[in-house]
Amino acid sequence: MPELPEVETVRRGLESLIIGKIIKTTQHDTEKSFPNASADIEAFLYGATVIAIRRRAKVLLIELSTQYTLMVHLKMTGQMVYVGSDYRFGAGHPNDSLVNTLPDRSTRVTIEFTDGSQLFFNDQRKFGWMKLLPTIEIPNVDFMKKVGPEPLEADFTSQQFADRFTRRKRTTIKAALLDQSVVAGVGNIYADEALWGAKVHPQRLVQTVTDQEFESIYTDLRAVMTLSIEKGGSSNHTYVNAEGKRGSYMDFARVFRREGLACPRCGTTIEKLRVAGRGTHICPHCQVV
DNA sequence: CACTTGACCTGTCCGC
DNA sequence: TGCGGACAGGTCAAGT
Repeated sequence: MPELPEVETVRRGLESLIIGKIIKTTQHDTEKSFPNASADIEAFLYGATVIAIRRRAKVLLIELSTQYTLMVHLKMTGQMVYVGSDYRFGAGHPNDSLVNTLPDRSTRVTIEFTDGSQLFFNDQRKFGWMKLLPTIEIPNVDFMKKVGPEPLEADFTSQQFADRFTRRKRTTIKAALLDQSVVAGVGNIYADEALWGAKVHPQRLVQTVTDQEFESIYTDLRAVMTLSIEKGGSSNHTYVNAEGKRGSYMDFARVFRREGLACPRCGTTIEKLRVAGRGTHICPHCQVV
């Protein structure tokens, strides 16, 4: 699921919903979803107040008053869904069809606040995880050390963007875009969307991409991600925001999951292929190898 | 090192 | 209707 715009949408939702709340208890079903939860929970999670919600790449950081942080990766099918204290156990979620009852069989972690409201970490495929770490240790996590710059930062330039790709010269531009150490937060949806916008075929080798084309990819990537955040992200399958609501970016997608439909720029039928092991969508007229 | 592939999981959809 | 296989928004460990 969740690429930068979706995680950012969840972040904003949580920011308005749980800042200042105090964690009373948590439950988790599998060790995998909340590894090493053990001892630190009692001391640093229960009784902690939520003081900030941050995001780095596709990672959510729920910062607590105890100098600990809950680090969350939603991977493909993760959800962070909040319900208020008036939520009746087992009732349908008030907002959306993608969330039925809470908790459900995909619920991995339940966080209950002292006011009776609850936050559910759901993850159908169990790829995602939540970890409790000292806040000061977050920058030392392997992923955080290697992850590239945030593409939507105001001071991130087109030139800096292009320079990040020098480490991946001999691979395809799509594989390089998906590499989190190049640029943070890009996933399958926005890689395809940005490459269509820039008229660059995803199988083009990085070393053949021109400065002008890098600038186009940079511009379009920032544009589609910004638009997607405005639209609350993309809901293909399981993604919902912190209120259980879907995002509507898919209504605005130009190529992603639009195979068989007309290219909005030239009318040619959009095709689907595999690049970098991922389903990839292109306009065969606008994007040539 | 750079690069590719398979593994991690569950659910759904498609063709036989 | 049932069943097998491919596939799904991400990342990591192993392999070349």
